Amino acid sequence: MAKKTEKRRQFEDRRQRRAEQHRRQIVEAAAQVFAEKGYAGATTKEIAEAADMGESTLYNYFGSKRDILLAIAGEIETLSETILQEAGELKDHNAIAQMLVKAIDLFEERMPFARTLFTEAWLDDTIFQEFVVGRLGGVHQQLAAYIARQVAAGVFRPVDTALCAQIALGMFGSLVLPILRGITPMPSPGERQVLASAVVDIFLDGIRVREA
Amino acid sequence: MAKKTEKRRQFEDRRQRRAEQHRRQIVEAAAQVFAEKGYAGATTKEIAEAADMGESTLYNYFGSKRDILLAIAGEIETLSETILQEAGELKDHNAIAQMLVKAIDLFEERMPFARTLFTEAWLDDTIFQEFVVGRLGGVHQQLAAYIARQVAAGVFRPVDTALCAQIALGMFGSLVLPILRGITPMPSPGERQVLASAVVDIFLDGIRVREA
Amino acid sequence: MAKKTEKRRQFEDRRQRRAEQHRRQIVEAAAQVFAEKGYAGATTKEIAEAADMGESTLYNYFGSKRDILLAIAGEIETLSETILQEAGELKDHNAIAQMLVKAIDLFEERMPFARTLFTEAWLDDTIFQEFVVGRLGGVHQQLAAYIARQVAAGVFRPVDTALCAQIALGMFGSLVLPILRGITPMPSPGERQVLASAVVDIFLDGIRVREA
Amino acid sequence: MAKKTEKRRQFEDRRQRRAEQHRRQIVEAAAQVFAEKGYAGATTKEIAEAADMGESTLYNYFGSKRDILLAIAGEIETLSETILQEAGELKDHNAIAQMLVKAIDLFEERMPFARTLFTEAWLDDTIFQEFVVGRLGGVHQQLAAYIARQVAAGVFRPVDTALCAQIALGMFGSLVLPILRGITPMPSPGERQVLASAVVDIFLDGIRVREA
DNA sequence: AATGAATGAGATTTCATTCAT
DNA sequence: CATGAATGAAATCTCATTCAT
Repeated sequence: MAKKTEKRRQFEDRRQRRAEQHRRQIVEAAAQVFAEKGYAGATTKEIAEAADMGESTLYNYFGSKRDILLAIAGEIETLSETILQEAGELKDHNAIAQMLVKAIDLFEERMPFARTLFTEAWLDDTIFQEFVVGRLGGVHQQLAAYIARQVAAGVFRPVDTALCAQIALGMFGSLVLPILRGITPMPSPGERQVLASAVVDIFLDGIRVREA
Repeated sequence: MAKKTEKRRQFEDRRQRRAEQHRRQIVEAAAQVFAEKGYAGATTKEIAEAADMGESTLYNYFGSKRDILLAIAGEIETLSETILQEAGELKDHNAIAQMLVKAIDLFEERMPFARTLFTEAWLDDTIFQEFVVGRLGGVHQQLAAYIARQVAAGVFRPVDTALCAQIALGMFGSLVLPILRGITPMPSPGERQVLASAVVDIFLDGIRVREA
Repeated sequence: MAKKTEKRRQFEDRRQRRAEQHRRQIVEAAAQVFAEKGYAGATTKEIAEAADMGESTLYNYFGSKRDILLAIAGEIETLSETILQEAGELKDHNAIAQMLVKAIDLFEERMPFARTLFTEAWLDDTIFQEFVVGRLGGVHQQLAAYIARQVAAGVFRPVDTALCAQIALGMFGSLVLPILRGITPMPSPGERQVLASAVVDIFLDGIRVREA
Repeated sequence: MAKKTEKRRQFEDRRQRRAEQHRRQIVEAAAQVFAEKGYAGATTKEIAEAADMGESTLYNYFGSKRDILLAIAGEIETLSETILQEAGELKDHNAIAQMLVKAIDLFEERMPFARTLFTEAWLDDTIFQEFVVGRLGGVHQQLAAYIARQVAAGVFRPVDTALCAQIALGMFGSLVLPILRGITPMPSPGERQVLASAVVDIFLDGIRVREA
């Protein structure tokens, strides 16, 4: 009897693992398709084909096409949380640049997810509120707080910290968006260093020559 | 006989004016709808309703839904061209800030067009190539050229001019995108000055306190 | 100009008549199909075929399959209202029988509607409440009131008037339902007289021989 | 060896009992669900849930959804047969009323079965022929025969016996259908007596006051 | 025997586009 | 030129049934 139970448990485990794997397969495939055509422009047929399963099988794992989108949106959590954790101290130029590089890495790693999210957050208020404001908002706040601390410490000039954080995000966006959109080819690790460095450089010291 | 021709010409003129007016009505309405729901998510019915005409009437002016989108995309010409013309000399901080303010004004003025374009260029390669690369690319080049000149003149530090122009666009984007998306309420003229000034300030001198 | 307006009006009139005609065509066809297969068992494809039009055309006239069912249900109004109007005085045996005959006629005339309604009211609470209780309930009340008056007048024995009306409806049902279901072939006018007479006879005097 | 066979037989017995029990569970659950939503409107999923087993398990006991319906239909046998057996002599008013009460009891007991059958027989010809005509037809015939005997005995007036039996069934229906449909709450045993009595009363003596 | 998962067939509904007036 | 109506094609989703374990 114990043996039987044992077998049964193994069996159920395997089944569950396979189910989980299929879920991932769907989410991954959908992210790919949504990234290319957008949510409204993508069809469940395409998603099913990309996930290599029957169209109706999707509905064993998700209640609707929209639920798949939301599952994708959920994955962004990892992204922003990881960035925030990495953000640790940010003591000097170099530390900040390293964080940027890691952020770029993360975006690359979850590229179709990120691309889908950016597209749909642009149109869909639920996604925008729940995921972009909720997640990216955290990054913005942390950034603003960091700037405020530096201002207090006399390291940064007195500035509108929120606006400044916003601008910093825009600078980061100027690096990442062309990659997401596929304009710029994926930069090599070395190139990422250069990109990040340049951004930090301008952010900290500006482009103008200092007058002596 | 001449009289008749004259009448005919007047008649045709009026007709043509009316036709042109209807085209605008459609494009304007479609921009509005596309901005809200995206191209794929919008229906011709909605466009027709927004343009206050029958659905099938659209097809007297445009061959397909997509043609309407392309017509919208065409309007971006005005935008980028106007910006480029405004861009004149850009001698000092203030001149640059003025240009930014004007650019924000332009975006506001053509808001639904700009929002639609940003959304669809993100997905649609034709639009991206033809309109964004074609038009916005001009701005980027002009910007890079300007930076290069300033570097040559010893005003700006020696930098990767293309990357620097890209970053500058990102900074501008950080101002404009939240407005387009409707996150930030439309800033008043005074606020635009402040925003533009802050961006130029950071771009030129950075955020860091200069050590004496 | 007046002429033009005139023409236009004729045109619109014709159009509207055709639209109304198509609506009827759909409702009629749907009643037929629903009567045969029931609402859930019928498909919009079948309805469209029976109405001799494209499946999607249905949706120019009704928002959903269910809306068609409700439109059918709405038609029952005529039925019950007409019966109530006919019900006038009901002085004697003969008058009552005449009313029954007319009711049978009405059911025959709107056969698929009635059949559909009976089927769906049996399952669907909305239809049951709104149409059967609402309409047929009126008939029941009127009947009960009539019986009460006759009891007061000493013509009928003292009975539970509501129950009695219910039983009377059941007796009528025993005539009509087999016809609706298609068990009994449609009775000829002469047969209807006989049927109605028999029912009234039993209702008034019972089946038992009167003991002198 | 004999022992082994013995054990085996016990084992198989138990198995068979369990199987039979599962069959009942399914039929019972399906009757419940069909009664509420109708055959076409019910899903195998709902049936399985109501029967507290996996959807696919149903197919170990029945070849198809329709087979379950037919099994339900088969149960009506019991119903009509029991009624016929009860019907015995029917000597007087009271005996007839007692039979009606028992019939109501039976319908109540097998309510979901009866409700399902009435609904589907209305649409499905197989069920109608095989079960309603076959079973209920027997009741009708027996009833007609009884009436014929009473007419011959001079107890009942000379009437169309078939039509009279049909009307009698309609009267019974007027009691039972509202209960099946859930309009009237289930009547208490005492109320059933009253209902049955009233029906028999009208059937035998009519509603009209006898003129002396 | 029991069941979670897979799926083909098909249902309802939507929508861009065409047609007839 | 304007438009109500018609519709083919396709999209999302459902469901009875089969399969693999």
